[in-house]
Amino acid sequence: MNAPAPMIRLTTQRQIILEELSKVKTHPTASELYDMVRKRLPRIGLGTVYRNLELMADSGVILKIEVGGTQKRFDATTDEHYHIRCSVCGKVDDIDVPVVKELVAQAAETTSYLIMGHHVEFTGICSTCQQQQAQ
Amino acid sequence: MNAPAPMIRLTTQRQIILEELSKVKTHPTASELYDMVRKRLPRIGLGTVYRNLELMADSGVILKIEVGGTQKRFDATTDEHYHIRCSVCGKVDDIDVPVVKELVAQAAETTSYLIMGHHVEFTGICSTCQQQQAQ
DNA sequence: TAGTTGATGATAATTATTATTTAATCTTGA
DNA sequence: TCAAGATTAAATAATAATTATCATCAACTA
Repeated sequence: MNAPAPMIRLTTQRQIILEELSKVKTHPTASELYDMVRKRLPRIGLGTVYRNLELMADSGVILKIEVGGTQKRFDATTDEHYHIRCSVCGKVDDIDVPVVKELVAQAAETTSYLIMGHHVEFTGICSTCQQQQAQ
Repeated sequence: MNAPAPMIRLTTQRQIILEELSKVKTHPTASELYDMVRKRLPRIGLGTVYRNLELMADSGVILKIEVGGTQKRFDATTDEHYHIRCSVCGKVDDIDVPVVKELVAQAAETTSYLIMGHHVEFTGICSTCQQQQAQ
């Protein structure tokens, strides 16, 4: 007797949420994603977006990135990489800086925490906001 | 004619908020700090704590650390250093890992953002939570 | 000392998220 | 195919964290 596999159904809503998230290189918040998905599924509820993002993050299909700013953001790419956040508009992008694996080892030496991982977040001003400030 | 210096008054509330924040090595949230400050100033308002933390962070007296987790946290130490957050209880501590200055240079090469800084956040389980889980 | 400005405390409003409820949809076995 | 049961969705309510508003009070200035 196997534990009754909880078996997650691939519903239209889930499929489209995942598709829309995979489309973009930035990392939308739940409500940004809600706006994107609504263009294809106008009757979807915001709760559905939240619930399914949370579900997919728990099962490892997507990444929940809790970086600076007040809102959680989501990422369809799950390999380890770093992010940069615009301090003006709050947008979050991937940044192509090699992951520094040694950091975790270094940290382990100086702390009583059991280390699970690390994340680097750069802050800066994106090109759009730079142009707007230059005016 | 100098621009009229906005002159920030050092009120009792501000003084005590800063004192309490400086006392601890962890990085309290606004409402944790509110509880601490209330022991000395029982009639202080939560809004005052929020307002002044924000003010002091803007003027560089303290550091606002917006890392993972839902709440903002504050730090009386403003020199550059990294943090570790317990994924069980949410507590945030300093961690004594040397700052990797090269990261900013590396990032600058691969992005169109104007880079302002970076921050490393480790996640792990603090010793208290480790013991509780072991039971 | 009167008037102006800035700060506080109380409270209301907002924002982001999570939980609950009800209804719809899918799955499976008779 | 149909009914029973499970899963999901949408709508809505509830909660948590933060920010805004505002009447009042205190501090500084002319």
